[in-house]
Formats: sequence, structure tokens, C-alpha cells
Amino acid sequence: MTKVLVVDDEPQIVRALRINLAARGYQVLTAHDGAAALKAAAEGRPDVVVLDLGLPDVDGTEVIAGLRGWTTVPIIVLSARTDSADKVEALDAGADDYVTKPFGMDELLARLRAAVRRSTTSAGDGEPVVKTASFTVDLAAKKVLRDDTEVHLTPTEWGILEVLVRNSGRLVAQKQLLKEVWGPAYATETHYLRVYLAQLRRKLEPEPSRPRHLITEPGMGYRFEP
Amino acid sequence: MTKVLVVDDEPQIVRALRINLAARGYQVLTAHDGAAALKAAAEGRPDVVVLDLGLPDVDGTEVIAGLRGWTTVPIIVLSARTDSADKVEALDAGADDYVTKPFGMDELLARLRAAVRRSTTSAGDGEPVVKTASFTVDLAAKKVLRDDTEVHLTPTEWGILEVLVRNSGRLVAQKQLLKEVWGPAYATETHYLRVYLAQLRRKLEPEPSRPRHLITEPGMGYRFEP
DNA sequence: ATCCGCGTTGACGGGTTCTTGACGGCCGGG
DNA sequence: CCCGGCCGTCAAGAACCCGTCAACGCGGAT
Repeated sequence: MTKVLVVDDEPQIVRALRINLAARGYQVLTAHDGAAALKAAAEGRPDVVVLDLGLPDVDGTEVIAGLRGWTTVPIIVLSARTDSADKVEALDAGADDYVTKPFGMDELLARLRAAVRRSTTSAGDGEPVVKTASFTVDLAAKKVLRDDTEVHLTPTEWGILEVLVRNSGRLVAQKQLLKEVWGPAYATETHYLRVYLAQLRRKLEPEPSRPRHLITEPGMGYRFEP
Repeated sequence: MTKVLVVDDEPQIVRALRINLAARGYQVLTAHDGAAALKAAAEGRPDVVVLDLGLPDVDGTEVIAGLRGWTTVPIIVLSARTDSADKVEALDAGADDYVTKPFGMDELLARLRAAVRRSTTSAGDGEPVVKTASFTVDLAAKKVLRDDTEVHLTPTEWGILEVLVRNSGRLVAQKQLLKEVWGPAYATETHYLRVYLAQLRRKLEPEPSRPRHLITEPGMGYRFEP
């Protein structure tokens, strides 16, 4: 879950942000002055900071500098000042974005999504690794490990395994599997599935004839069981 | 030198930006419609894109999507529309920032600096030097050492190696590799990869015919193993 | 003008992967 | 009891992909 630190001394702004962010599945931390903001950031390790420049105790740029000393977390500045010089100052101090009050909640949320997307896609993985008792699937690296050694899969084998793993625990209809791996024209070639599921089991299951993770649901489809 | 691609159909805006950017030491590319923008981005490899949404040929979000298909270069959107929905749409399509016209040049430049700073520091963090049993890659210095002597790589060879090393351990699809090194138009020229991977292996692998670090995954792509 | 480095393109051999057919086991219904 | 689906297994030829070598053209440097 994405963690947002909201720093503002106006209670109604904090409340509005907290409600809107929480409703969209964000975890929200708050602080109402600069000192508390630095403390909260250090302890809570937010994924993004929304920072009002008009704080009671310290200048906003000092908060930015304080954060930038040790973290590259995205900072979105809120401010009532529309003056261009203020924006330049904040951005050059290390802020990532600058939104003037009064702001549209939709826009702020969109800018927040953009900031989070940037930082997570460049930092890389969101933990796409699935483990079972006998093998491990790494979706991002497209790797499969069994007993700490890599198992080589062909493109088709990987395609099937990926669809099943992404629907972990759920039943995937044969038609759906065929369409996603071979394309819509092959929706009835159920024989392909039999051949490739057998290959996958031979490579991954401890006892291929008695599968424990790549399960057949007769007449319906297949299911991956972690 | 930082390279900026300016996309706008209004000549006076392009001129103003070109002058201001050049005066601050940026290298400036320009395009006046969406098609030219995608072409210029593929060929010129800018470090940041300034994109006007009101282009004559295609919708601005399509240009964003076209870029995001193969690059994570920062995109700063310019637009005369102040409507919140437009901003949300552009940001969610993959833009990094949104500035409404008329804009202050100081502010735009500050946002541009912020965007470039972000992309260079986040890309540069982590270890810029990657070592394997037989050679060492220095991403920052663009150098490769083998047995303590420098190995000379051509620009294309380096481009491939860099993409692979930045995705260390992960499989990189042939399409992705081609798009990032040669540009989106070359996404199917898999033969290029075979030729260049062979050259890289000849230069870097102790036993080129039995590669241990530059691995082929048939039908899928290539992988760098440290 | 000539040479050299580099990117591009074609041809070919060898290996892997996909497709397809055949066969047998299991199960429920006629 | 027999039969028709459905599934798993095996094997073989076709299709595809990869690595390698070599030739060509272009541009910059000598």
C-alpha cells in the first residue's frame, strides 16, 4: 500500500486530504509543522510527501532541504503563493511538483499518482515473486527456480505459467488460456494445453503424475495452487 | 549536455523556448506535430520532452502513449486548457508535469530542472559499477574493463550492454532491447541482436561460444547474469 | 584519394521449439 | 458391457530461431 505523508498546519486541508487519500486506498501519515514532518518522514518512510509551504515553525524550503539530505522521496509542494519566484525556489530546493491553493483534488491526486509511478517504476520491482513448496516464479525476471537452480522454460511454457500464476488460486478456463497464449484464433485447440501442461509438470512438479500446483479441473480449465 | 525536445505547433513558442533553453546551455530539438515528435524522440534521444497538447495532427495523449511505449523520458506537458480533467488525463497517460499557458518561463525552466534532476539521480542511484567474474562495467564512466585493461565498445555495443546491465538478472525482451537501442521502428530487426550479441560475447566472455553472462533465452530475449 | 571503423544485410548450418498425430487410461452414460 | 468424451503421454517432422561468417556501403580521419 502506498504511504503518503501530508504536512499542513490547516486542519481542514489535512482532513480533506486524509479522507480523499484513504478512500483511494492510500495509507496516510500527517504532520502539522516542519519539525514533526521531518520526524514523521524518518520514522514512517512515506512513498510520497505532500508539503504545505506555509508552516508555522520553519520555512518550507528548509523542510525540503531537510528531507533531501537523506531521501529522494517525491515531494509535492502545496502553496497559496502563486508567485513564480516561490515556485522556482521550492523546485530548485528539491521539490518534485508545485500546486497552488486552492487546488482541485482530482489534479492533486493525478500529480500524486504521477510522482509515485515515477519513483516506483525507476526503483523497479513491486515484488512479483511467487513461491510454492517446490519452485519459485519470478514474474519480473521471467525466471523459475527449483532447488535453487534455474529451470529453463520455452516461450510457450512461460506464457502458460505466467497466466496461471497471475491468476493464482483462481480457475483459468481453457479458452482464456489459449486466447492469451496463442491468440484468439486458437481458442479450441485444447490439445496444446495438454501437451504443455504435461511439460510444465515434468519440469516443475516433484511428482509430475500427481500434480500439486498445476491442477486440472476436468472440462473447465486449469488452476495454479501456491 | 542536457538535450530537450520541444514539441509545439506555434512557432513563437518554439522560438522563445529555443532561445531560453539554448542560453542556459541546453541542446534543443524541435518538432511541430505528433508524428515528427515521435520520430525526433526516437532519433535524438532527448533527456526531457516539452510537449504541447494542442497539436495539429494527433491528440496529445496519443503522443504521450507513443513515447511511453518504449521510453521513460520525463514529459512536461504544455497546454492552454486549464480544465482539471485534461490535466488528469495527461498525467495518467504518463506525463510527468503539466503547465498551463500562458506560463512563466522561470517556472517552466524550474520544472524542467526538477524533471531532469529526478531522472538522472534516480537512474544513477544504486551501484554504477557492475562486476562479473570476467569483466567490469562502469555505467557512469561508460567503460568496460577486462583483466584490468579497457575494452573498446562501439556505441551500439555499449547501448545493448547498458540496457542489459541496468536490468541485471532480469530477462529483457528482444523487442524492448531493439526499441531502446535502435528506436521503436526497429522492433522486429532481431538479426541485429544476434550480430551484436556475438560481438559483445567475443569481446567480453572468456568462452564466447559458451556465454556465462550474456545469456540467450530462445524466443524471448537476453539476460545479463552478474 | 585512401583507409579504417562501424552499422547493415545476406547466406548457411545446427539446434531448439512448435505442431500434429497416435495410443492408452479413466469415467460416466447408454 | 461397450462406447464416447476427456485427459495424459510419447514421438517425429516441420517451422522457427540462433550463432557465425562475410560482404557491402557509408562517413570521418589520415
